[in-house]
Amino acid sequence: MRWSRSFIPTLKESPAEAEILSHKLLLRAGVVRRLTGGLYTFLPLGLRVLRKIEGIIREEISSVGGLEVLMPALQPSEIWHQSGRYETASGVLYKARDRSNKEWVLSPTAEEVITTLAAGEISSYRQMPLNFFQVSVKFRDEIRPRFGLMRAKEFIMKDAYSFDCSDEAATISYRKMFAAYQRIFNRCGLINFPVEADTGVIGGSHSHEFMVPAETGENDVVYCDSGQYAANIEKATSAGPLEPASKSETGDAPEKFYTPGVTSIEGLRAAPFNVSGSQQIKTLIFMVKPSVADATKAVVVLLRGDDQLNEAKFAGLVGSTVFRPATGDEIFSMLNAHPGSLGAVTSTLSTSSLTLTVLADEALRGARGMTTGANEDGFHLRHVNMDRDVLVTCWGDLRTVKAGELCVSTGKPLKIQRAIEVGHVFKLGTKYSEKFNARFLDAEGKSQLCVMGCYGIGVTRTLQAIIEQSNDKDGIIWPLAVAPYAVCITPLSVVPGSAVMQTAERLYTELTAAGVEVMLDDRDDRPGVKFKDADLVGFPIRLGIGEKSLAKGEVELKPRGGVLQAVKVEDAVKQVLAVIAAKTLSE
RNA sequence: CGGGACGUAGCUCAGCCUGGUAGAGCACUUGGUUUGGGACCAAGACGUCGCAGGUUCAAAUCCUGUCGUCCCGACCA
Repeated sequence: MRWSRSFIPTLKESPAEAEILSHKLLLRAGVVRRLTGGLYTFLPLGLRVLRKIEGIIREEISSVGGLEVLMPALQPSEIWHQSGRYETASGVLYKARDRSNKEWVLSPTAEEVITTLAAGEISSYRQMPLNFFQVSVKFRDEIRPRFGLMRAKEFIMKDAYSFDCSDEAATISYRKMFAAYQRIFNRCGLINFPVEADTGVIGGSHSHEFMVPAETGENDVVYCDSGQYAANIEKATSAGPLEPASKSETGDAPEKFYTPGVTSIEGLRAAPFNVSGSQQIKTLIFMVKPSVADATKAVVVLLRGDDQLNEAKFAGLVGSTVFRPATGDEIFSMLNAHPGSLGAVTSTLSTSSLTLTVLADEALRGARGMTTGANEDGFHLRHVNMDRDVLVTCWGDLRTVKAGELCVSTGKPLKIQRAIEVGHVFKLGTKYSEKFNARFLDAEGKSQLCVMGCYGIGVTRTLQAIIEQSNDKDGIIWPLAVAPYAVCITPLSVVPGSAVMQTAERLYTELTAAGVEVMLDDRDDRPGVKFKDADLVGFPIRLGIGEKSLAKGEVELKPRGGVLQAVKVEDAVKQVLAVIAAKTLSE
């Protein structure tokens, strides 16, 4: 490709719409342009990179038996009602009506469609294992699209679905996909690692997310340096708080004391009270809708004062993602006190509030000598013993792990790292097979449910994650495997027929013939402009051709981010191929 | 959905407080000089100042509403 014939609108300055580096580089390097918030046009360079990533995905998923299909993005809302996700996923669903007022859904993912297909087509255990995948546009009504392609309303996703005749077989499918994912992200040149992920209300047995460490990521990952443990913070557990629960036993009954205006953990920690966070019980009230049919009910959550609620764990424990903090009015009508003065000590509860569901975090188990709200504004209680004074409906892990806490398996301190989620593998079980009656006859002639897995990769997000991880002050540094072109030939003068241009043309022809993708910068611009653009766009290799070096029979070979090296003209193709071979190995 | 900021040329922004003929840099067009890391000179083209009301002799500027964008939070199979 000749630069003058392509369309690469580079920018010197970053548009104001971009906040993070990778987003700025996407725009400055002419990879994408925004149509509106969360919607982007891929320009020629961007599309080439996208196709490279898709190609890697296709190869690796196919190599573990994946069969590519293409499903409709426009889906009848009935199947979403059938799966129950019309309700549970309604927040992210784009819905539309046609001329006869029938409702449609723009697909954020395709479990409903693929399971409908499987229910109709799979009838025997002999047909499995089966693994279907597609690479297609997905839609999500994001509350707040941001960071360019990272969180968009419309994006490209590879989604795959496996069907097996037993749980054991499904685990094998899962492991194959897990391994394929590792190869995919490694080939994309990404530093990445799998972490245990929250299975949420689906409650599947296995789920891993593939994470790319980056400060601009939207996930927190908890990990142990030993490499033996890594989990999304929504799922992560530890050996517990570093400071153990207070067990100081005075034998005293709970005692009310005056705390005017104190409505926070901090307030009690300060003088004159001096109650440490670990000696306090934090009381939160949530309004939970357990399922579509059920009424909303209040749930009390108890945590240690120095802990934060982990909402994903809470959702798992109550079995619903439909919940919200109770309002001040709702709380007052239940407990006769306002947030900041709440507690679950039985003696402070009215008859009606005694029936409230109380969930308590394990870190509070056996805690004594605690302080909590008295359900009376301006008062707290001290000498509270959990086992004696609080009626707990259910104990569970509800706290968010903090950096420095000890790893359950190794005993070493855990660390926390921000990361971008680029892939997710999920053992689904029979959730969808049940809803869509996807059954088969086993070897004994018995009807069984297909055991499913689902597997996603955010292709467009992966593209941006690569930029986020691979750049310098001059621009993008594309890993060879995904680069729009491997080589950029930069003749310093473009006078037709000149030795410089003739050499450039010859090398272009020879490299292309050797199977190398080449961009020839034939623009009549000053060298500085062309160097800056080549660096910004991020071609892995630049071949500079100028009069001075050509007089010595040389051209300049410069790997992006590497050292410039003079090579003989006649060796140039061979040298470029050698650099490509070396890069292919090291990436 | 709550809080905050911002909408002026393709891009980055000034002008607004204190109302009075629409600005700069970059990019673009033409000519010339340049030519090894985002050149220089000259000439030129490019705007319903987000939109709609209102106040006023007069609104980019003041007021109200509205739409959009960005940030923080909430939310997020």
